[in-house]
Amino acid sequence: MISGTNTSSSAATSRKPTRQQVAVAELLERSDDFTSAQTVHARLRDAGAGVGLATVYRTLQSMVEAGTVDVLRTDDGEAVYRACSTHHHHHLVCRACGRTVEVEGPAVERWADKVASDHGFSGVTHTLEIFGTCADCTAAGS
Amino acid sequence: MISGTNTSSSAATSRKPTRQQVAVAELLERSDDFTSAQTVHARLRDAGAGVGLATVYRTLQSMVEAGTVDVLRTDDGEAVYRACSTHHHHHLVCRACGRTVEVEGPAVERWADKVASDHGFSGVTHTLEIFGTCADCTAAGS
DNA sequence: ACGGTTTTGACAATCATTCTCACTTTGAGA
DNA sequence: TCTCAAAGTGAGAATGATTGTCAAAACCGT
Repeated sequence: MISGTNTSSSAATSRKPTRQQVAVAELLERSDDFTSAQTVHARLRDAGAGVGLATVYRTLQSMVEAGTVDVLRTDDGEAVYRACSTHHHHHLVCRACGRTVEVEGPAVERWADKVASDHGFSGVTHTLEIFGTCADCTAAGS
Repeated sequence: MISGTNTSSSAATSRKPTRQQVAVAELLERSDDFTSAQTVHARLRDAGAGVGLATVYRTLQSMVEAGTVDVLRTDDGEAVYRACSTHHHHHLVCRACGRTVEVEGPAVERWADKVASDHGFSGVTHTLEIFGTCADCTAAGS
């Protein structure tokens, strides 16, 4: 219940990345905000170079495992992905336009680890996302 | 994209709570860890007092809106609920047994608000969950 | 008891995600 | 270059949580 550890495998492990994997990776590089698998699939199809939906999911999963993209869940449970710098960080996401800012908080990391170990927990990880409305969207009214 | 604000309605607003609503609420009170809607439904059925699945979902939703229960998503996107104290807090969840500890971190709250406003964001909210393996489960090996 | 409103619940409909499996691509060796 | 096996792909089926539908049931004030 409530996983957190994964053990599987597949693509992006070694070998030469396929055309499809490159397409997905590049599309994510070009996007500034979190994108759902469905959207990635649609965009690629519209862009001509179609990639199977199953492949999009598989590729996205292995990229997450490889740590090259971050994943988080929208409030309605859909998974959204985004290419990220590799070091540990968190996200500040605009509720209205989806714009994302990466933020760091060493103090928070330490706090989380401390709280967990104080309670006897080990192998600690955490998720932290901050939501709000960015200046532009506030200005643009709504 | 990526919601955060909700506007709907239904049950638990005023009126006298129905038998079904009470059943769901009590079951959650009795559970120590996060429970999925499906599980709540199954437990109630097994306990004799069956409650329709749709009703379980509806009740759970209004309880979330009313702030009497917390909701979060497991890694596979399933929503899980838990009766909680009303003040703002976060969760420390055992990956293995699902045991949950409520924790507070005023400093984190302040940090989140500051980071957000530094970037011009308003109407800030945040989610923070800490996962780990509790002492018992570590001892029990696995 | 009566008409109106709210809630319920069985079941159908959605929709993201995963599974299946036949087909294609790739890489290493002959 | 030819051949074979492993890896990857993709169309469509299958899954499973969640939501929508709508007639029947419970409730309320009169």
